[in-house]
Amino acid sequence: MRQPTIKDVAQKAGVGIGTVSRVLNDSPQISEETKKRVLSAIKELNYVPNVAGKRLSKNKSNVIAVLVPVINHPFFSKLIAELEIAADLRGYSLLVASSQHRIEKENEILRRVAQNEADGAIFVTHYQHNEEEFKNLAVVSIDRHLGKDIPIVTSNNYEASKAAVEYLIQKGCQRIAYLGTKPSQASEVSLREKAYQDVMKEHHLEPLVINEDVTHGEESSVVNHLFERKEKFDGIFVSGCTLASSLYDRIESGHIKVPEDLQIVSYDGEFQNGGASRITTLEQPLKKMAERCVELLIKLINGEKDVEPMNIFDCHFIKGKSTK
Amino acid sequence: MRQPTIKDVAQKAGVGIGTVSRVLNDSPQISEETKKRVLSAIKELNYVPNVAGKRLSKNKSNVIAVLVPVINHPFFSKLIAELEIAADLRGYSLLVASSQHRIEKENEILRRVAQNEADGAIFVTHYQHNEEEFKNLAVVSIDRHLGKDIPIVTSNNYEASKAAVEYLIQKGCQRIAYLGTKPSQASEVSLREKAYQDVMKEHHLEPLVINEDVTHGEESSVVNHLFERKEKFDGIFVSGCTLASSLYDRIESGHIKVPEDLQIVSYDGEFQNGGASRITTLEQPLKKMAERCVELLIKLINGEKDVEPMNIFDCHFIKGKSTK
DNA sequence: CTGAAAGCGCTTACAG
DNA sequence: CTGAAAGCGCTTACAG
Repeated sequence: MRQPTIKDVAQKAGVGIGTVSRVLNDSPQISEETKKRVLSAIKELNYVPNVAGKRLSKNKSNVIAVLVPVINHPFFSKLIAELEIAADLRGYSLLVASSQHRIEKENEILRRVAQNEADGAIFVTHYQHNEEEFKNLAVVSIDRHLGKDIPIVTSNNYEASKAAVEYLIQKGCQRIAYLGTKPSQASEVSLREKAYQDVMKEHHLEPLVINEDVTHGEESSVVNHLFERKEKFDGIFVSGCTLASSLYDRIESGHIKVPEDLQIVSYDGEFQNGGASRITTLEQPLKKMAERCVELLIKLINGEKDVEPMNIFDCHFIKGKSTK
Repeated sequence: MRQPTIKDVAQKAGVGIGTVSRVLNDSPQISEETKKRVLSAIKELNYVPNVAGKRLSKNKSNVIAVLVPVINHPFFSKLIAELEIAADLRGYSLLVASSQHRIEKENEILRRVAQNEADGAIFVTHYQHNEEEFKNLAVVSIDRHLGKDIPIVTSNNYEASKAAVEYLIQKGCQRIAYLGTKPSQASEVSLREKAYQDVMKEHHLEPLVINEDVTHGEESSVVNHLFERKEKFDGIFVSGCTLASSLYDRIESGHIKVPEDLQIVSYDGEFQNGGASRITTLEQPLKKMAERCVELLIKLINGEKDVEPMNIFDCHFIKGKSTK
């Protein structure tokens, strides 16, 4: 037995399908009397409206696509979680896709948006895209500059990083390393190293930078490269939570004492166990950032004009056990 | 300027819309000649087919909905990641929703599936649902018994747990505690405690069980309850990765030595940093499980009959540093 | 307040 | 091999 449609309801209630539609959508001009009849027909038939019809006629899916490099990553999964909550509050569902570091997959997601599978997309990408590809599409980007008309949501990478490195200096560090996974030039994330360099120069300290382009999941190799250098350091500014955990695990199994011999501050700390128990952290306000993403995207979808192109959120400094 | 539709393409190519549709779908009976004309019209107009039309006419969305209690959780996000990959390989997109421990939200997801927003759903739920609600819906469940016609994908909870507890005994533990977040009766996960109880009885050992119903994110309270008991124990069998990390953090900041004074085995270890660096773990083969979920669901969607109702996957035992 | 009808963008027998 | 037409399940002016 096939599912009942709006026609079946109309027939059973003895009204036109337009009337059923109006009841379904809480249209105000409907008499109590007919409304009641329609509702009871709906209940009797166990009718649920089919979204496919609605989407086609309204040319709107109420779906937001989210693209991340990988889903199984503390930062991205937290981001997705917050996006889902924010989207849900505004009546949108979340389509989640991972590029797995393949640009073709990213382009496929774009095509899906163009095909109206989603009304818009939130992008976390490491790749350079042709600006043309975003033509007429509603897209919000996290951290990365994708094109003139694509708003960015990010954190105060430069200021927060600067404060972090200065904090390490203030706590007595003389030899501070920078440990990062190299973002593209066009990413706001690259300001983290810039801030580090600037502070080091200002204090006449020699920089020691390990900033490599690695795939998510391979962070430990970056950590290894730092230690293979055999250089001395008493402080590390780390960019990214997985890199930080990886670093911490490495240290834990060694003979280095934290924070006595080595102090660490990390951009994005540990997301597990409710916060930065171990590592001193610059925490991005992900909930607010996610809400802003959704808010901006919906504005774009609705064709609004006053969409703020640059949205910078301040990190919270959270003292952990990795600094004195 | 509105997006071009199949009509525009047909007109430009001088053919009927049916022909365009056939070209789009690689229908075999199309002459090379017209195919070429249509393709060039498509390119010229920069046409992308609108999925809404296709979905309505085919009554199929090629979307799989995934429901988890929370997204931002190592186990669930890893699961989602694997589901997305498996679904993508088979031409399905993933709609992700979190119940946030609210049964109303779970029911809303069900309604969405009923509305054909998705062709089917993969459920990870802690709640009891009315079997009626799943009537005619394609649903696959992880761990939990949701109804007679709903296949389950799970791991060998009983056997793996039994082996883990016996392992602790073999390694010299005398006083072994069970630490868990209480699942419902209908979940396969409850077999973990059962296995523990059985082994303890067999070895004439006194059980010590802390198995509480907590929200994800609140696992540390369960850990606290164990320590508040002030009882002695030299071994713990933990059920669940967040509980394990929470336990481990607690221990790390104390004076207990692992594995010298206390040995730990955990069902689901750490998902970060590529595996169980710290804790000895029973690891569920999530990739295979996710693939099976998708495979079963697609069978259900296609109305196939030979759908295996119970799918049990063996855990891998991974020795970490938390046992001797 | 309500019904009949056109339309959203596709697919797919049907006929040729 | 291909076109005209009906149909998928909704929404929404339009007319009354």
